[in-house]
Amino acid sequence: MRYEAVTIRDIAQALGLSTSTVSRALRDSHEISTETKRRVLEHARSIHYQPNPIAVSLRERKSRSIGIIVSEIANRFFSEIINGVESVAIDRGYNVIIAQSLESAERELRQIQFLTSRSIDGLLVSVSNETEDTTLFKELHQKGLPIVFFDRVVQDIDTHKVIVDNKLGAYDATAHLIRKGYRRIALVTNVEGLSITKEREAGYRAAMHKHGMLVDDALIRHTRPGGQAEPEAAEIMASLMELEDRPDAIFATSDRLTTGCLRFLKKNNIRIPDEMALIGFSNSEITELLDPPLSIVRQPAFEMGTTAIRMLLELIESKRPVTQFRTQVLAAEPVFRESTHAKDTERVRQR
Amino acid sequence: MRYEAVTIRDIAQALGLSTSTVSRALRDSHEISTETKRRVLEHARSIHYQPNPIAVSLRERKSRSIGIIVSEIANRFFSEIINGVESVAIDRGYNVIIAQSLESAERELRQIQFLTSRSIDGLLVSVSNETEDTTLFKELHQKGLPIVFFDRVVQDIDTHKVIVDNKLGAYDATAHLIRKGYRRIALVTNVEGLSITKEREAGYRAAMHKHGMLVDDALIRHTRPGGQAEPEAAEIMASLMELEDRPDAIFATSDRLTTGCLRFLKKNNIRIPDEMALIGFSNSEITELLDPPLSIVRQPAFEMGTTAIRMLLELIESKRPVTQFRTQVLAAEPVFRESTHAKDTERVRQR
DNA sequence: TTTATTTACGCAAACGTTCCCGAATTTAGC
DNA sequence: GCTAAATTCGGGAACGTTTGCGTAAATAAA
Repeated sequence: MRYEAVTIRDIAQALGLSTSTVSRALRDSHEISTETKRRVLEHARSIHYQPNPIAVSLRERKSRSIGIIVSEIANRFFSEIINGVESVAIDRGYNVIIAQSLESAERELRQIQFLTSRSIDGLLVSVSNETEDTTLFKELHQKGLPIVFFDRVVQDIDTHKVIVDNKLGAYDATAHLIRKGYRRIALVTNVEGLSITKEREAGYRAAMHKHGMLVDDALIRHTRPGGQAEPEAAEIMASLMELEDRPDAIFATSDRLTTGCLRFLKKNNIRIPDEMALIGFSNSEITELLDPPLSIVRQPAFEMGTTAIRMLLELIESKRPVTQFRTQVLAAEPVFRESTHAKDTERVRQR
Repeated sequence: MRYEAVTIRDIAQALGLSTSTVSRALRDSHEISTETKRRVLEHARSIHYQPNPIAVSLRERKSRSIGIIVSEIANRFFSEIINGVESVAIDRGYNVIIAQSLESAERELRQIQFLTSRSIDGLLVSVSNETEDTTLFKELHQKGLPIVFFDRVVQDIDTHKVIVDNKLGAYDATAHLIRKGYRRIALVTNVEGLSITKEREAGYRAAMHKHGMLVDDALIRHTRPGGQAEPEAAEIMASLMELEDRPDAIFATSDRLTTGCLRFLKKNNIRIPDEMALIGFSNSEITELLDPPLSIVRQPAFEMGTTAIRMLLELIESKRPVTQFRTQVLAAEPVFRESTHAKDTERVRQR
């Protein structure tokens, strides 16, 4: 802060010491007598001395700030993650600079460049659904910038990663639908290239196979790169409804897609779950208050944030270059509610 | 970034110039010949020169980063605000450091201290519902730190502020309930000391008076400082239900309170709006999908963020001390849906 | 031609720290 | 008693910029 005048030199002059002595005293160096330490500490406190972090950063060549880029802040899943990140960062004396890509590869690039130009010590990233070119990340990683990926990871960069068990989460959701009597289960999912998409689709397929059902590719729909999830979900739903052999259940694989599907169904007066069941990935805190209460698979977002930042700090504060990387997998938690209640026919059978 | 070695001196040496010349060339000073400027720019680009923002900050005595503190990031209202803030900040070359108070005065203090110790150029603040002591803000303000308050402002600090027209928003909501035939309207509102609380309560009272209704103070309930909104809303609701003369409508004045009330009503199978109407401040994007679709008053959060940061940058970048401050008032937008449909008796009358 | 002015650049200090060296003083070893 | 080692401190460079001031060369004015 520019109004803050008091420096280490002020202390030195006041006490008739040199700046180096004061600096050492403040840092509790062993080569300063306890007496001078006491005097320095006391005087520092009395004049409200605050070390200038910028000077320290320049000298130490690290900024004690990390960057995080997500697709969108105003999304409960990501804001919970940020929440987690921020909670441990502040305790460790780091501040976090947040950026959002808004699902635009170009904007992502600009934001990353901005972040790196601001001398961050490390980077937390969940890629946009539009990014195909990951060379920038690779370059940064090679140059030695600590990076950890979370949620949407890029496969071929070897660094720490933290994800949820997307395959299992998707498996659980799909298997649940099957158990409840649904047979034509549509998968409304993210952009094809995304890691989470592949994993969730794999879970869906595994559940179908496991239960002896064959997968109709006409029921698997991806959104377009860079697109807005909500309108795309509506588009997809509309086209699914035009199918001769309509699906009887929808499994949506993201927050926005889930609400997009729900919005479509309600707008078109399609009864849930009688005409169409619905389950989706979501971290909204009010899914149980929806009409009908929505079955979801919830991701441990806060925990994802804390583990991601811990991994990053581990990288940053390691004395020697880290070469052993790990991928931490968190469990997703399915919550079943009315939107996937047993099918009529099934309900009878289950009595 | 510590792996980034290329400095202004590298350019100077490569071209046989002094660092001052290079610096001036890069900043397009008039006292450098166009020829050397061209050479410098070209070479700088070729070796991917990136100015070190920390060195610049140290020299210029400003960090080009601003702090923002809100009660909670994972709250749509605030995340939209941050969204707005961040969108203009990045364009102006600033980065924003986010902190959350979690409605704790003590945590707020710590976070502010952390932010200011990180050499921020300015501060955006919406106070926690627990803060009574505002001396820290006053001190910072007096020392010359540019501050702008938004949403929850502190009245007796003279600086830029941006708020929504809380009184009118609350007036509209209350008047709407009255028009729809509700007579015993309870106000479930925030902590008493908060600016937004006072304003919203004033709007409620104004609407009641305007329509010739008298205000029953038993129906006006405040949450406790530092408390969790959701459980408190449930508590309040429970006590309201025990009243002999129950309310027939609820007006909740925050996101969390609104969903808290809704959750309570649903859990206790109280039909909305027949037994109890509900309207509340909310920025959730899925209130129309709730059961029943919820009447809300929505705040222009994104816009609030952009105007707040613009005001702050105005303060920061002003050459001379600003002494004329203004309070910008944005309009809240009421959206009426089924949760406040006309009362049975009224429905008949309205035919 | 001489003097004044402009142009184009370099030197060096400064921003607030940290830390490598060296040095003075005290303590320990014998 | 003297030397060796420890203790305690200061000088000053460095981190990467920006900028006030000085100055040589080029140009304009006389």
